[in-house]
Amino acid sequence: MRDGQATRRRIHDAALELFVSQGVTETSVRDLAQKAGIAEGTLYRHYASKDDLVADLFASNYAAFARRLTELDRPAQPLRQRLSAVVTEIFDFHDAQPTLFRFLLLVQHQALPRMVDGQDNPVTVIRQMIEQGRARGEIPAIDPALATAMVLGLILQPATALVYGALAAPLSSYATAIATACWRVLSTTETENG
Amino acid sequence: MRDGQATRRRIHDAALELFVSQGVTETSVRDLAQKAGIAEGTLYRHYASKDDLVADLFASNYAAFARRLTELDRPAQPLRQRLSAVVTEIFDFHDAQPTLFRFLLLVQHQALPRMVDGQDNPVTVIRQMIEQGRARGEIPAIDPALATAMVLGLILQPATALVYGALAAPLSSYATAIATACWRVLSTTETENG
Amino acid sequence: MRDGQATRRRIHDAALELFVSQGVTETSVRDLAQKAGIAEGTLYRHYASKDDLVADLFASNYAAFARRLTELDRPAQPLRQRLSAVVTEIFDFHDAQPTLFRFLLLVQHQALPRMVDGQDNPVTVIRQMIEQGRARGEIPAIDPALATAMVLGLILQPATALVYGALAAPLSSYATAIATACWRVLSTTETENG
Amino acid sequence: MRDGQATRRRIHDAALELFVSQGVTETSVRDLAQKAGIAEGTLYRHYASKDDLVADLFASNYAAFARRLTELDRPAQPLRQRLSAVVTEIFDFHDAQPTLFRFLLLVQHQALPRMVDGQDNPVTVIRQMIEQGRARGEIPAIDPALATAMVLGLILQPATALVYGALAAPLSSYATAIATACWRVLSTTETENG
DNA sequence: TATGAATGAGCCTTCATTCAT
DNA sequence: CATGAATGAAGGCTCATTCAT
Repeated sequence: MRDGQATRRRIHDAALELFVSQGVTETSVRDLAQKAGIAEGTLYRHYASKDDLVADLFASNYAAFARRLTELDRPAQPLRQRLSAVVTEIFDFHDAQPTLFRFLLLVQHQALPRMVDGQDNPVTVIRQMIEQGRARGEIPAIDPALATAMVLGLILQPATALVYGALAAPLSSYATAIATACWRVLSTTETENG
Repeated sequence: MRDGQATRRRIHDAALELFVSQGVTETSVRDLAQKAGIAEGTLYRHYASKDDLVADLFASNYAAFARRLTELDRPAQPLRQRLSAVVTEIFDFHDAQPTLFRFLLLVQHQALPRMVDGQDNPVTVIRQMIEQGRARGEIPAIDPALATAMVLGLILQPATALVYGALAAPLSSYATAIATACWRVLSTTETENG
Repeated sequence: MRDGQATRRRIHDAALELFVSQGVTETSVRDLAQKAGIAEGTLYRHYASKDDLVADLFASNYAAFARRLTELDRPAQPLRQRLSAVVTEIFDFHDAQPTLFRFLLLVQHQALPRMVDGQDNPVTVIRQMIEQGRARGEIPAIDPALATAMVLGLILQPATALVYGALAAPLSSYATAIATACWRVLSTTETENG
Repeated sequence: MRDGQATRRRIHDAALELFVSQGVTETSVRDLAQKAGIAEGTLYRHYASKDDLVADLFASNYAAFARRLTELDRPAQPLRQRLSAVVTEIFDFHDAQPTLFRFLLLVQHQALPRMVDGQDNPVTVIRQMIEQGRARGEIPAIDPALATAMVLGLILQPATALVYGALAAPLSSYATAIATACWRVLSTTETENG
């Protein structure tokens, strides 16, 4: 008998790897078992179903990541610093666990609607940060949803570019440039460019 | 007996709709046939396989879109205007054919590697635009790959936000704001913010 | 392409045969397909599931049999004749389609609760016959439920005995003896034997 | 560490309960272990296999019951009394251990063929009783196999009716009525009813 | 060209059984 | 003796694809 915890970790790792590289639906339980070095039936002693494996993988890691983001945030600081810290944290997370990062990105659209709409959501963290900055007058009036989307785009698209080889690793080497870009986008009203 | 061309169009439309709403793998040929109002076998009269349908759907539309982007671009104009035109064109395309737009976004990562790395690529169009602007001294020194990724993020993430209801349609109403943001990001070096 | 109706009949026949000889759960879809000379997937073009096959097999034949029993019954006749006719009909049915007969016997306990409690039920037919005979004073006072159970036992147990080789076929050769036994049981009160 | 004998009894009881309520094939070893409050592997410490459990459950109880029936029988008595005693014994057994009774009924068709065709068989006991009565001239000429089947039907069908709620418990309250019915069926030739 | 029944490989899952602890 | 994680064969079912009509 192998250590149960170790088996679970093997499944965890194999699943992230395969889900990211082939897609969730495209990865069969056979694939998973083979990669994890276990029998097919063994998976079901650790997860109720393949769907459950996906959901669990997402829920536990997504929430944990959001929590880290929240805990690290210092609301007392100026928005610019807070943005920098968030970008750095996200990029460090990416560089430390790129496969996990991509998995969360990959399944968030399918998995997110099923989760309770709680606080532990990275997107919400960013949006609230922006709204607070606006309330404090640190940035001019702006649609908070649009602002959030733009900041998110500035953060996530480089991560995607890295996957496809357009950008060189590590992602954290772009943190300063991107934090600056975020700040530029938020701190300037469009009208002043007319 | 239906007009062959019409049948093909029915398949085309049904496929986009289903692929976008359920995913490609998650959509069966049976689903496709039902939605298109044809028999399962009929699909194979028009496409060699389901994969071929996906590839054809992507290749024809992606290339056509890239071509429109290229043709519309006026290299003689200043970068800022060219960027605005591109953003407007992309957003207009999105608003005119949102399902097609989302399909291209959805499958580009799977389908792109299989295509010949030709010119007809929207991403390449944007990158070359940026490189030309840099060569002409319109913007400060910047990693063109990073710049491309950031501009892409500013354009695509709002489109995604709209899908999930975070942003109100039409996307084109955000064109000015986003074009401005792109320009801000490109026209400012990070060093000047130290 | 084989005639669809013929395929359905092949499945029907193979299913009865295997279900009766091995049991329903013990018969796999693979077994069914092999015996019917079709592919596994083909079964699902004719029945939604294995369960559906069982339910359909039961429902259609059980109701049809009950209807024949009902139609053949002549309420104007004396109970003794009616009983004889029922026994004869049941035994003729058994001899004509022994496998179907045994299948109905086999699954009735699982399948019956799921059916609407309508009129088309052989057991109900017999019970009502007995209750009418009692109401007309043809037989002495008796618990109708007990009487029905006893008559049923006299009819079905010989059928079972035949399956196990204890009794020689055809079952119809015992019709007179058993009809007589039914009548004896019904027409005599227990008190008169004290 | 539990007392081995007690564990065996727990398995025994859980198995009867589940086999009767869900069927043998439909009951998994996991179900068994859960209901018995033991680990799955523990079952194999007491029985070689699930099949062995079923066989053992049947063989020991079936033989024991047949033995009680045999021992209780008084061949010197008239058939009518002997029949009454058998019916009473069977019904008392049913009322005392209804689950066991139903289990024996349930699996007898599958289990019986595998047993050595010995003496310890309730059906054989009844048949020999009838054959002896006939040999002594207590009842008119009759096919002993048919007679056995009819008596069996009169006994078992009411038991079945009770399971499905058609008859009220206890079964022993019907013993006299059914013993009388058995006697009526055996003691009357069909010809006398012409 | 269009049809849809037929195919059989492959999917996810459950099962009886084994064995290291 | 008891445990329960691990096994892998087998189960029911779905799928993309073929082909006779």
